[in-house]
Amino acid sequence: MAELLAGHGYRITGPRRAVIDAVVGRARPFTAEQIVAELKRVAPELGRATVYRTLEILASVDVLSRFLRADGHPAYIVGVPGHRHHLVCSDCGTVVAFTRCPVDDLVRDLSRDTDFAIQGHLLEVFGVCPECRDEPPAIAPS
Amino acid sequence: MAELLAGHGYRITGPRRAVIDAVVGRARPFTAEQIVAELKRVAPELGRATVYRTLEILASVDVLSRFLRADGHPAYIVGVPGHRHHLVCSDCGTVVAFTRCPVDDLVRDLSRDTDFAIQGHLLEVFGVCPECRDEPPAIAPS
DNA sequence: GCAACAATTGAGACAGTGTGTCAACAACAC
DNA sequence: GTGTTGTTGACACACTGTCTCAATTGTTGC
Repeated sequence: MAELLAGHGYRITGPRRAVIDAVVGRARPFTAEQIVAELKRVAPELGRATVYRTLEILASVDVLSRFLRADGHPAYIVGVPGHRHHLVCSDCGTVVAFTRCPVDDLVRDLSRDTDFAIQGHLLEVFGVCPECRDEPPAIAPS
Repeated sequence: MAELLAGHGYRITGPRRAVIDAVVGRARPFTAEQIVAELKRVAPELGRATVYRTLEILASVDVLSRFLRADGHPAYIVGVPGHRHHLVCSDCGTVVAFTRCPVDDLVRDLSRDTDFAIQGHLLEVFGVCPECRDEPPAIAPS
């Protein structure tokens, strides 16, 4: 991952390694602030801005991808570069990426009907994953 | 619009009227902060929290609908209740709502393939409207 | 019209998620 | 080892809200 940064002309620094270490191997999505909090424990001198900047860089080189959670807050997940969308579990945060994009046809039609020059779109699907669905809720419904 | 509020058991108050006045008749989307700024001029005593609360109430009774702009920030637009999506001009902010939702098929397939219990989705399309496209940019490209 | 009640308000503190600045530092090329 | 320049950490600031709480106001019943 570090080499990938170097390949893009970014320097390999201690703080960046720390962020990469904190991020690599995560299957679940995470927010920038989660990484900040975690690194505060192992490397208290590491600044908040550095974490934000590094995550941004990692996303820009497609090591991470950024997406919106159900509450509208941004989060990151390792991998899944390219044109993908996400199916996000509202309960545990598990993300399933999918490449099938049903918007293409729609975009063509919208473009024709409205004469807009379509630039992009945002599609996120929210639901509850099988694990969370099977688990009984912490507080039993009355 | 005020009667609609009353119909839902909300009181018709001065501040709420002011917010409704500021909002009604707008064809373009607006952010809560825009309304706050505008009302600051005509009714400086009106609080920020009140504007946020009132917009939220108006959205809850389907007088407004809330959506995300291209930059991820929330905005409101008058009307368009129900299941709609938005095509947003990244330049002037014009919104075109559309009801056609290509996600239904996808949701069914995703649900089958991933075993998620799909709850909802977020779809916004971004582009440049014909007016903005025809206008020469303020700073000529070099 | 008036009083009582409860909803609503305004002010301001606080939170989450970033961005911008700037002097000090450190990675890298030589 | 040195010089250059990208990077860092600290911190201020911005935006978009949410929350609290005493004061105010709309509404209802008389």
